[in-house]
Amino acid sequence: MATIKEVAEKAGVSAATVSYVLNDSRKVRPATEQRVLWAAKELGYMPNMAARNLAVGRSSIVGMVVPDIGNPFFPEIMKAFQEEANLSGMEAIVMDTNHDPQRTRHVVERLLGLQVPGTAFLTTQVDEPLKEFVIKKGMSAVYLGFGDAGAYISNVVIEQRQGILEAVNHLAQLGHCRVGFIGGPADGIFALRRKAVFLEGALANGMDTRVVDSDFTVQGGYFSCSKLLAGFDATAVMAANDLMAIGAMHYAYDRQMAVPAALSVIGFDDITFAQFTQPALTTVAVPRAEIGRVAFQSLWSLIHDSSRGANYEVKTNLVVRQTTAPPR
Amino acid sequence: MATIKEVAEKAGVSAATVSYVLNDSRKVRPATEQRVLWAAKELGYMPNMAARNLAVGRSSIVGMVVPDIGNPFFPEIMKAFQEEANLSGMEAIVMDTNHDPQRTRHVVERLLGLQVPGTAFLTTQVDEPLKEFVIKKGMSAVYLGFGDAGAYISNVVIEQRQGILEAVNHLAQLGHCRVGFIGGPADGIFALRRKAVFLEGALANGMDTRVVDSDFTVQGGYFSCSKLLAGFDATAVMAANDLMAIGAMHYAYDRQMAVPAALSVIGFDDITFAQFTQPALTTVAVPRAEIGRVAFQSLWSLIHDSSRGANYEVKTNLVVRQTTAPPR
DNA sequence: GGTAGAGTATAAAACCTCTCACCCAACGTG
DNA sequence: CACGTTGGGTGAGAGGTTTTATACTCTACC
Repeated sequence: MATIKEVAEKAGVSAATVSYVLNDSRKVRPATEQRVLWAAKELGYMPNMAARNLAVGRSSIVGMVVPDIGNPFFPEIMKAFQEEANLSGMEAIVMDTNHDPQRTRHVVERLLGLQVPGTAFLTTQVDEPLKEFVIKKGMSAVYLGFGDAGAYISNVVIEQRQGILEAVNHLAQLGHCRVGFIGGPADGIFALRRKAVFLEGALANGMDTRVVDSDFTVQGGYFSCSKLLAGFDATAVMAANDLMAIGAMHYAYDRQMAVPAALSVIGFDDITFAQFTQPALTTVAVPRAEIGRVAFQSLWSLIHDSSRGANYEVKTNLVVRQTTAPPR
Repeated sequence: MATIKEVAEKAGVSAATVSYVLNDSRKVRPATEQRVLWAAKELGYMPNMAARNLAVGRSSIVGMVVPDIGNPFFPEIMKAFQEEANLSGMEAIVMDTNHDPQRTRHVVERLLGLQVPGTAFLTTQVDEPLKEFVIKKGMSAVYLGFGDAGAYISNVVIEQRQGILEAVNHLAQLGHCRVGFIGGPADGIFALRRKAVFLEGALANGMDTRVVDSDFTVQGGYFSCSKLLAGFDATAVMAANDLMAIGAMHYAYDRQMAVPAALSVIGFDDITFAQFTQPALTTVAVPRAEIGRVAFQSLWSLIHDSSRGANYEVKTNLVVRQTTAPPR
């Protein structure tokens, strides 16, 4: 592999000059610049990132930590995040914690070893001590959640309210009065919020409700739906994520309850697959690509522009497909 | 961040010694070792990867390039690959080419800049010149495909034959005589192979067949299924991947053809979602986690053990769920 | 008692890039 | 004409780790 020195030699200049033109971190005479560029191309020169990172004291890689790569919620976020990073000349490395707080800590340490200047945490598995640790080590961070932006910390918060209220109102307009809700884990801050907003909306519409907490999986949705419907004659069910909504649809299918004729179903997230269920799932869309972009941009600005973090908000909205209809 | 020198000082030894104990690359007296370990822990020392990489001339990151992170085929592979890499003290960085050969080249160059010692190519977008380039730059590679293992090149090949033949025979046993096949893009080597094997199996079973090439998407499967069924009274359809099979199911649904009663459907890949369609999709499973593991291991052995590559084979098999039944 | 050799530890070079401090030439101004 | 300034370029140190060659300290044996 060609080094900067070889390029310098070929162009008849010093290594410093080559560095300056390649990063255009200083003015150089156009003629010189051309020679350098030519030499670099000729040699197929690629900067050695390890050396560069060592010199500048930080990596050009930013981190992203997710609880489970396999969860359909993340791919789009990852993709957008990466693209955005690449646009800024950086790389993104994503790490999977497997929902394990232990591994989360471990992952942070590895990221630190990599000298990443910042990372996006798309998991709620980050406890206070870990957050402390992160800031102490000088790593910028953006969290997916609500709250406390600060020095070297930003948040991208999902405004769930709007979408959920739209969903509830949609159900109300269709004429539903008894509607069930399948929530997420009782210790999940997102899940709790969704449930609360749902309840609020249902109350405002004078609906009769029943809630069952579950675990964000398809199987969980299935069983929770069965629990929900036992002795409660709901005409519609909303789930705190699409996976559980799909589970609910399965249950309805197995019980010969036509969706949406006998039971309306609404999900949350609008994962790619939501449009491919039969019938296609009505759900609250969260703008995942936007989350990815915003996450990177806020990270970037934390790293380069200002250490002062901010809260960024992304909106949700209902997308009506085919799993909702008036009750019989 | 603590450096190796600080650790050395605290432990009352030289930096070299610290390096030796941390990598146990040489014997040191147990007492010394203890002191070093203690000092390292005390200081929360993390090796600076940039410096290490610079010193050893290669990164501890391996690359993985995929055509589209969003494609449900990849997550499990990525996950297994990462886990395996972590087990060996390495990191994995995955890059998305967006199905663009241009970007594929670009991505390789970035990987080269990162000094990665090897990368796994899970895309068919790698043309000969690019392969040449990769080996010329001294980067080990493992490809997903069939063929030419060599110096610094391994392959993990998916033995598709078995699974597809099982699928066709399954259909034959159920009594199907007219079966359609929705293929992948006509220029895809995998797709071609799948089609060929299908045809071979169908012939062996004396089936009447009809084939339509498509594009591996749900929409493509939908339209191809409509084309397929126009004037050809198939009782079963096999698709070259699950996404298209799902598209076919949608078409059947829209046409009021019950699956599997009026039309049996078989997919290929066994993506996670295959078990969540209604009814659950019968499909040929390809062991994706195993692919990820094998890909990393072969890469590792290319990097550390021997430059001689090899071909690794993973098996496929039919998993029968609910979309197949005897024809009316 | 002297020396070979094993067992440990160290100093310093090397890896490649960035960037600060410095230098030189040419130009404009008083 | 002398001086200050600007534009354009260079030399060398710094960054943290690995690793080679070297040095030191015992022990054991002749």
